[in-house]
Amino acid sequence: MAVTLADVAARAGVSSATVSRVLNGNYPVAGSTRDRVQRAVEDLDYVVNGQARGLAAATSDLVGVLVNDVADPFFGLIASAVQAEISDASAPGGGKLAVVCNTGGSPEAELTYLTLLERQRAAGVVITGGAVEGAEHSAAVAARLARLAESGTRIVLCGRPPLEQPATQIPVATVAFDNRGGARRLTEHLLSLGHRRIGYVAGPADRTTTRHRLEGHRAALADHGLPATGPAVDRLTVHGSYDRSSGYDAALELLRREPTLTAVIAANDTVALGVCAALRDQGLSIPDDVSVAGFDDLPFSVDTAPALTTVRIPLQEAGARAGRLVMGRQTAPPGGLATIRTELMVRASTAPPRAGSA
Amino acid sequence: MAVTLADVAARAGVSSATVSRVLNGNYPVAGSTRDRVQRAVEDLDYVVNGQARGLAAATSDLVGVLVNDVADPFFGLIASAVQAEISDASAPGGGKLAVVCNTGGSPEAELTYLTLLERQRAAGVVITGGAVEGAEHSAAVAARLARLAESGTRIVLCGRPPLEQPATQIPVATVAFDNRGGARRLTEHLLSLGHRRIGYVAGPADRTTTRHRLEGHRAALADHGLPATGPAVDRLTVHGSYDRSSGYDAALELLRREPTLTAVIAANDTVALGVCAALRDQGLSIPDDVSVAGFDDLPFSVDTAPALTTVRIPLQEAGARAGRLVMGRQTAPPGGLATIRTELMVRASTAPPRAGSA
DNA sequence: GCCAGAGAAGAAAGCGCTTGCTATCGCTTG
DNA sequence: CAAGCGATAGCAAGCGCTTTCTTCTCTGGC
Repeated sequence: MAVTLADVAARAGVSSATVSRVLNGNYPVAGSTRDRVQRAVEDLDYVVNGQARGLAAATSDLVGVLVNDVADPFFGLIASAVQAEISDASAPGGGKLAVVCNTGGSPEAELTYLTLLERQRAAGVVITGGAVEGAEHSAAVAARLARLAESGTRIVLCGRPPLEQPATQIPVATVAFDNRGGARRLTEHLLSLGHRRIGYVAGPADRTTTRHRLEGHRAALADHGLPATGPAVDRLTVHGSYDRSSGYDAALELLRREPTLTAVIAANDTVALGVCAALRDQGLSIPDDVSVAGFDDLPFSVDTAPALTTVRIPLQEAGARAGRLVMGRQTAPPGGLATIRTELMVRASTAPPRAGSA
Repeated sequence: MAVTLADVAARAGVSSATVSRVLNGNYPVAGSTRDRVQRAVEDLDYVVNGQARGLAAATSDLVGVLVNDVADPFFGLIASAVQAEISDASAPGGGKLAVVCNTGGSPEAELTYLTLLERQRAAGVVITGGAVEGAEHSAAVAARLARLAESGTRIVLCGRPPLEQPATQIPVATVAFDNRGGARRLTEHLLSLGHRRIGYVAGPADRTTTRHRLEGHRAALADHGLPATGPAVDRLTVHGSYDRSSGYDAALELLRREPTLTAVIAANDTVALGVCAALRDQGLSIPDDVSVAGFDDLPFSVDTAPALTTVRIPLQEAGARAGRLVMGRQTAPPGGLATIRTELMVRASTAPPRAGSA
């Protein structure tokens, strides 16, 4: 059987209450006693029982991190930063463990995990990635979050828009990305290069992230006096999931619909990779025949050939901030919303369209 | 205050023992009673307290996953697969939570996390990535693992060599990668293309993975009657960390030492990316001037230009297997060691050396 | 020289759940 | 008809820790 507090107490010749106090350092204990207890702890290789402690003190060492997929560097980077922040034992309340939950973007999985985390009485929850749009789901999530918040779990949204109005009673801090602004600047970049027929490979249709990026794109089009709605622009928009093959397929589809397009914007860098592969397979050269741009600026984007023009989101920074917020180590800005700026990274995959094709 | 078992019991008009039994389904309960209890649970939105349950039943819903860095797709992919496997609620014992711990490759962090996991009485621990070589550290890890194993925590090593002899008493399942064989086949590939001056950018010097890959490489050299030890081959070997910039620097260093080299093997795909960038910056073309090969076959490797020749490790598969093992859903092979084969993926980044340079 | 009070340690009551054991009830058996 | 038994449900003892309330022991002040 494992060594218990009582064992340590017996060996040190004190009561278990005293051992507990030495361990937690939240109550005066005479120096000599403390030393004796500490020696006993070491001799016995004692490790506290986190469950028992949690039960008695109504605390927890767990912080949940909900992501669509840890294998995707986008989420991996955020998760990594959150993890680094909360596990830092030298910081107040530090030494927490990150429970990474892959939701796969499924609303049901999201709810299931929130329940599991509630069950563990998690100290905090960081929810990353765009939300699925839909009143029922939003309400269900809000309800769960309300329960969690009420039981003292700190909640942070990272890269997801804040909760909607009725739910705003819930104390939730949000670290949002400026997807709209980023997309807008990206499209402006292409427009200013002279592109007019720009394909857009969007993400899954029901995601907030997808919508925001698309809105930014269309806002830029409108600014330039181009049609931003209607069949003409719908024709140049294809939805898909956030993976490479989806980008590949979408590029072929766009090419079928509009063989003369001169640029393609992808939902994210991974999708852009697929787009590039498809274009190359069609004998088109990037950026001479078609410019391609991504989103996120994942680490590999600088190493593709040509290097990918994209919109940088400081994921690391955002994750670290979310981590600090969930630890209560930093207070949320007024309104609870911090928007992280995005930055256009112009690289070699975009260039002016061929003279003849404008 | 949160709803407790007693609240549910009161509402259903039964004792809390009965509620517990309904919830766990491990004891006969009359149908009518069960229904009544279930209704009460729903009415009250009851969620069990995992800590209390864990304490009373001496169980846990947590499985630790130690990785060097979740942000690295290599680990992200493994973690993702493990997570998927253990959280599957439909499988026996399923619905566990993955606690992802970033060790950053530091032995101390590794030990710290193992203690934290012991504290939580984790149901299992999956340790991924190569181990740091060194008797003291190995012993310390073995000691911790012994304690964990003794307290019923299932332990699985994934992509890490099995524990050494004295420690083999500890019941540990290992899912190892055939790094040696993979490296050997990769080098053979280059040799058979006609390369003779092959640079090798190795990983951190004290890692088992680094050593095994290097051994495979040198075994292939020896097979072809080339020197496999000594200053000549040491000159063509540079150590670095597992990141892109390290590959970049190493490539420059190799070029300085041996300007006429015709091929470079990198510690992994990420490093290979850096190598490619450095070569390109030096005005060298891949594979015409220099062939480059990586290791791991991460998803992006197929999208670099030229596509990277590399050694595929089925990380997903390995992670899933580790997940099943740690859940006790699959029994370890005799000897506790399963070796995952690696596969040479020949792509466009390797080609015969230029006629003149052989 | 005595009492108040600070300081340190202990006793014990939970925290919310599981589970071995006991109690009850309605039947089947000999 | 009594004993026996299977099927349910409840009692209560923990699981290992925290924390409130007490107790005990010195000091210092007058």
